[in-house]
Amino acid sequence: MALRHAVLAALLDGELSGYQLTKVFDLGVANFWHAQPQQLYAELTRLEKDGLVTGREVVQDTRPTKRLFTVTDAGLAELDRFTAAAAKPSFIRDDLVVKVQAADHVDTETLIAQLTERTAFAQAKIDLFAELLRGMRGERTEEDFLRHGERIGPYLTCLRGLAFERGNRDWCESVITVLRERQRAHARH
Amino acid sequence: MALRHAVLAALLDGELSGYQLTKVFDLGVANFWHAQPQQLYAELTRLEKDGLVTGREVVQDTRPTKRLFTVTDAGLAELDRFTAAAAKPSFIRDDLVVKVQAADHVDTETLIAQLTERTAFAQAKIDLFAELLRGMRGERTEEDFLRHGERIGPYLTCLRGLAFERGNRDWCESVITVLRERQRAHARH
DNA sequence: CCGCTCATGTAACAGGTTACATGATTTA
DNA sequence: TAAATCATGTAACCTGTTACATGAGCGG
Repeated sequence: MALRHAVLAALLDGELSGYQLTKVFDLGVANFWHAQPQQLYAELTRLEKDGLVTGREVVQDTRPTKRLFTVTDAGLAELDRFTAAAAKPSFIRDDLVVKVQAADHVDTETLIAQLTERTAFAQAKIDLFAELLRGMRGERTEEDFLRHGERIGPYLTCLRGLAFERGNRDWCESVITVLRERQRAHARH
Repeated sequence: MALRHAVLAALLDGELSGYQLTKVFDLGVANFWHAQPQQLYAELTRLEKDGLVTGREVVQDTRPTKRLFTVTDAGLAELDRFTAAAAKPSFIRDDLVVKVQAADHVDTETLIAQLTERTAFAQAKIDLFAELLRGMRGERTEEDFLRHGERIGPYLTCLRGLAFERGNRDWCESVITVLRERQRAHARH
């Protein structure tokens, strides 16, 4: 049950509303976890019930009233317990990889189209992550920031996200190259 | 519902029993998907009911009777349909990354211990994947195998698995370095 | 005036994990 | 003789996704 811990970790940087959380965990941004809005609202309710976060209502004149959540001491203790517990190993679970596994039995053009799409998606995330990193370290060099910065957790996870998407992009590109070369070799017969 | 397609893709290389499938999708090996034995037995039953695979009983004198499954033409058609459909983007969903996100608020030694463990796990998978790749390409060079090999799907997915685990290992090592450096910097005050 | 953003949920369903269950044979 | 491997499942539970629902203000 790591979603709750992901939520706690996300709230460490300051109080957020459910809606703001959905942005952090959104498809396009998520650098360390991903979740549907519905999951987050439900989880926040549960976390508050369990006393791991507290919410305070903020009435806005122009926007609907929202509730901002903060991690409690009990929440921090729970994060500590979570950190000490054994982490489950992580696995690739990706439709696209399944498709490539079947590469020799499915239509090559279709597969290349999928790989091309994924390449673009990965590149977009690479650009986004690079920008986020620049924003976090500000004027400092990466080395300086990581040595003396006050809050480096999000920076480190963003680095993982960046490397992951680079891995996706590079792999997709090399698979496309291989498939194209085989196409040409096959056409010569 | 990609588990069924992962199973179909795994059966492309020849008929397998449920038990053999559990080995392919096992914790230690899984280079393109991961699943519990229970999921696989259930999925095979469903796939057979839907006519996407056929099973044949093989009575063994020394071992219990097993059922070997093969992909049917309907199964191949289903794989084609799956390949043409839009793939869901893949995300990192990893306990360890959540822990690093909270790095500034949890015990550093505990975190380093977790990262060290993961480094070793990743290295073990790197070695395993490298060996699997060597086995698949045999005497040929990688370039030659990818150009002229008969079945390259599993090789390509294994390459992705390898790159992923290298990413894990390198990231863990660099995070450990950063945390240690900050520890020393902090100790000087 | 249409679509987007802010803001929060419920309900049904699909997918994945854990626990429980059985039973034979081979290897250390 | 104890553990590992072969071989297959059921049942309960937890997690995650999709669909549906509401309602106000802002920008083009």
